[in-house]
Amino acid sequence: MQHTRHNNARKLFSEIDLNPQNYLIIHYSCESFYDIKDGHTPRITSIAVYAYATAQTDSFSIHKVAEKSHIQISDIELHYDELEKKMLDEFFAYAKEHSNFFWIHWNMRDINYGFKAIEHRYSVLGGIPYNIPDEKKIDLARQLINCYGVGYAGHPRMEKLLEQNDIKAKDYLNGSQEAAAFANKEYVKLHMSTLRKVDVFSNILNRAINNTLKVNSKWTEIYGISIQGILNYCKDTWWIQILWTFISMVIGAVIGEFIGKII
DNA sequence: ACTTTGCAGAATTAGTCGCC
DNA sequence: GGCGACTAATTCTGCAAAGT
Repeated sequence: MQHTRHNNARKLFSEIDLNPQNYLIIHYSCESFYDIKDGHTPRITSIAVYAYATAQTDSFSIHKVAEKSHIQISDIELHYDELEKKMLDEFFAYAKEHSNFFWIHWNMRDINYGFKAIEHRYSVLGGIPYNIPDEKKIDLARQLINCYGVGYAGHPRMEKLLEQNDIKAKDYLNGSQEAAAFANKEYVKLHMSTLRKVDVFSNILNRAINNTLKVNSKWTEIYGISIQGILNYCKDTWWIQILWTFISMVIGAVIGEFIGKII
């Protein structure tokens, strides 16, 4: 039922609002999924982790590792395995340290793109990944669907949502642009985009929590067509509350008058 | 008494949609 | 475009009521 999905999502949002220090937002960038000829899984170029409470962002990226190892950006390709491994070493150490946090992500759910893909990449490079338990993962894209219904934004949802809400995301690249940036070895650009995305996710989450996110859904799509849904809608809508208070007063007065006449 | 019709619900198939 | 998860659409199934 839509109203239970909606309620659960709202419950989660207020939980995040109450304990922001328990939540991290993660996103990452990688090589294109389909430009790969030899069948290897897409290389990971950067990962960003944003602490929701403080907005402090930790990031792991191929070019930063290269810089530390005194490797030129133009030579990254030659040392890719080694650099990617080092970056993921850092990331998984970080993940282990933050094992009691909840990880908010955007559609990072399968072997193609997601935690599983990062873990897989790390194993390929000879690492032993730390598995973040599934119950610690929160898919924001899905939670927004639960909260507002499937039609809350056009496709692709993130981009449309930014347009709808007048969020100007500097340095934001969409998927294919990121893929192109990888091909052109523009790792810094990729990293900036990834950093921007976690920032944007936080912004959107914040608006969802405050109920100020602009969405396309009608109230029936948000609350669901059911008695419970309608009741919830009324409960959450200030003017219905005021109207209801007013009507109650009038009814009360009329009944009072009526009883007064009888007695 | 047997066949046809209608229809709801189940089951299967087809289509769509993210993430880069 | 790959992969997996959903959803929408279509077909199938089973059963009761109506028709012959």
